Amino acid sequence: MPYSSEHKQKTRTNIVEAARILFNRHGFRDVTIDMVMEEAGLTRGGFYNHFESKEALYAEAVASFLMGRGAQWRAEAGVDPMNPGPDIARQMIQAYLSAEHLGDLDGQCPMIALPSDVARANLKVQSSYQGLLEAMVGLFENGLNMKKPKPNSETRQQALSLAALCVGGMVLARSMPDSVLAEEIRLAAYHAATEMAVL
Amino acid sequence: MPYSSEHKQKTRTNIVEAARILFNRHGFRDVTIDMVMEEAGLTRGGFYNHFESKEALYAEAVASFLMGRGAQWRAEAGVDPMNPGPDIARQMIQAYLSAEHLGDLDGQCPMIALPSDVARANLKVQSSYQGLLEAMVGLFENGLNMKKPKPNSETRQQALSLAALCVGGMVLARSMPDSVLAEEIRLAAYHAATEMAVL
DNA sequence: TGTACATCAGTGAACGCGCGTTCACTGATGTAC
DNA sequence: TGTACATCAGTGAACGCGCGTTCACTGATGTAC
Repeated sequence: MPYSSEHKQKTRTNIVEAARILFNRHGFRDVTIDMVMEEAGLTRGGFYNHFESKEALYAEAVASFLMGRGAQWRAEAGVDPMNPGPDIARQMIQAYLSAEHLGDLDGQCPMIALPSDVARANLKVQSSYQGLLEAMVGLFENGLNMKKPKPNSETRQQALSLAALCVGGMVLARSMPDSVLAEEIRLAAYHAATEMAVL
Repeated sequence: MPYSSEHKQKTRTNIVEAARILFNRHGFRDVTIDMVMEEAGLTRGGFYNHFESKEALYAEAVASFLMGRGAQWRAEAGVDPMNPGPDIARQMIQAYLSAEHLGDLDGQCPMIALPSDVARANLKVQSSYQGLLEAMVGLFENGLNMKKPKPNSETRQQALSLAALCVGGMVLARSMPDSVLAEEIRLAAYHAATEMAVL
């Protein structure tokens, strides 16, 4: 077997990473396979050695966020069970609703970048997307419970609402042409979420 | 001038209405001008008698929501200054986060259907979209202030957070393949928003 | 150690289709006489 | 009142381009001897 055994795997990862960034920035339909392959330093034709279709790549790109920045966030938030920080939920909110995240078109969470795209995509894509939300909600549940134990159903409802508030605030801010209004939305959501997290 | 003077205007309105429904359901890129014109009972070629481009139509379709169901909601919510209902904000939340609205792919609010499309569209489209948010936030501000007067800045922040929560809850629910989870999100957002509106 | 070979990741031309947009034409309807 | 005319909303064929996907080929690299 020519080419070292990790070679193909590594190329594949490069393609997914390039795709994640491009999809985040431009959405599914406006990203071409040419663009992805060029960004990955390859040419068009090789694509189908790695993926069955453009939509299959899309699903992987969405899911890959959990491995990249998502993992970084989980680490920073101290989700490591050996070292549970006292303020996980609050830190998560702070990172998610930060000005930096709002401005990061490449690295942003796909839940912000792609919601309406995903709502119309196939099941595989939607499942990847659901995985992102479940990770976020799970993290909130952990954090909230650690801080102030409550009945599970109450914690869960609170976590789901927090997720809606975080994602909604960022989605709206992202779509406003008036950047002052965008910032106002972000800050309002940030304060409301912080308050919600201490209840 | 042949054709009665309202004739062209009426046709134009038909096209916008057909477009609003189709864009809501399928997004910008997946709707073709053929689809829109056929839905409006016309043929392809006439389109450019009415609109400069597909994107121009998109902007109008987004804005048209305010005239249609949006106006209906404002009316139902008693925004009429002659007859301000006591529970405007709560009624708005109830309608927006209802199971009915979640299931209404044609008639839903474009803020739910199109956020990531709009974030990448041209300025005209984004301005239409911003108009929707401003209408919603204004309605919340009115309602909250009527119920319990507060410093303006506080009311506004609360209204913006409510909008983020309503839109975020619906956007997330819409993208989940697991309908049980979707319903859980919608209900959590609904309860959180209702609580937030009485604070 | 060196050489022939086999494999398969990657290349780039080509295919086929769809869609936004243009354009010459049609025909319904209001107006002038 | 009726007829010829002018206007312009609507038609449908055609253009040009882009993109997802396919395919025959290339050439880098690991293996067998």
